[in-house]
Amino acid sequence: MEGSGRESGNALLFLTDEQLRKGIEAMFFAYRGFTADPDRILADMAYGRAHHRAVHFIHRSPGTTVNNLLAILGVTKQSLNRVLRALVEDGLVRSEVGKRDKRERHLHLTEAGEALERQLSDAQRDRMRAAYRAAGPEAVTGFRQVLEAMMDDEMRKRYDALKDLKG
Amino acid sequence: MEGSGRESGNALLFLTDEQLRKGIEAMFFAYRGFTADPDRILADMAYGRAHHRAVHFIHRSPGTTVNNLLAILGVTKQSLNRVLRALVEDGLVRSEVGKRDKRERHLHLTEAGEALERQLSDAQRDRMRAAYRAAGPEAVTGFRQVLEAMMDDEMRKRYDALKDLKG
DNA sequence: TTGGAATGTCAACAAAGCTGACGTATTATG
DNA sequence: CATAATACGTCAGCTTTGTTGACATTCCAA
Repeated sequence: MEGSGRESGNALLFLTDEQLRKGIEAMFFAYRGFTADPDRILADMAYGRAHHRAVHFIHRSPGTTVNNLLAILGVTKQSLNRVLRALVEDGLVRSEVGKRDKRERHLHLTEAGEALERQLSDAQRDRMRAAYRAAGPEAVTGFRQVLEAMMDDEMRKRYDALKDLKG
Repeated sequence: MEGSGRESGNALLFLTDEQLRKGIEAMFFAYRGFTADPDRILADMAYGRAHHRAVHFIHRSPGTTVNNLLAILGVTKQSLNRVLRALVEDGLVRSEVGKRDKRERHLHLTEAGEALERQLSDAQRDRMRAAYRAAGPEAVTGFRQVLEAMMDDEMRKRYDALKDLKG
């Protein structure tokens, strides 16, 4: 932008409003791409993005409780319950009463659930892989740094907690 | 997965399924942060994220037509119309008949509309700025590269078209 | 034994997307 | 000039995914 003249010559050119706006728009358009492939797959079934998220995080943390999942997804239990009920009824998710605390329900994917998870995350990973490959390893590091800095503290906690599981 | 050993030792460590999964989760949690501040502001009004997007892109491309906005946002005209009608009724957006082609409506923000846009994008930019500052200029370059590589071709066209306006 | 936590469920509602159908200007085209 | 296509608006109805509020059940722990 010609308006970069306002900041040109100093080392903070990447913090101009123009640069920030571009980042905002990049985020908007990229997120659409990010969800596009799973959305296409899910459209054929009776499922939506909410089911994808549940399946993803149950796969990620097998045996997680409903409450834990609630916190990660940031929705109400009523909203999640509707999704989980459908997944359990359709035999994609297994909900078993906790052994130590029988009030808790521990969630696992069934074989069918794992198959759906694989189908969805394969599609999403393919795009991510292509983007990573196109941008290169240094760009990927930067990408992750900015995203992590963009999270709320609460979300970063969830994100880090997940990272510690297997990462 | 412990299987990161599968790729360890070569230069493509950033393309392991683990790395990709982390990227996917980072994207998920970061997008929540990305929208959190405007959402909080909008919650007090009778508006939602859809109104924010409309206001953003009208501000970005003053005089844009309904059809153009439709293509950028990727929603149906019925869906956008509901949003635009509210914004026009509330005096935030001005819709004027085209001079060359009288079928078209050219959209502009009113003073009040600009004020709202500023309020929303200030909040969003503050977070983006903090993230950029924390991550540094090189990370920002990588961030943008990965995001752009993640877009659909169609979206990248829209994104680039916007970039050309003032960029 | 009693209070609170975890869970499930019912009802009602809202935001924001969708399809399909139709109307009305206006412009483009054969 | 007649007709087709375009741009826009609108009505009706539906879906997904979120929200509150209320209430029941189960069960751990003090």
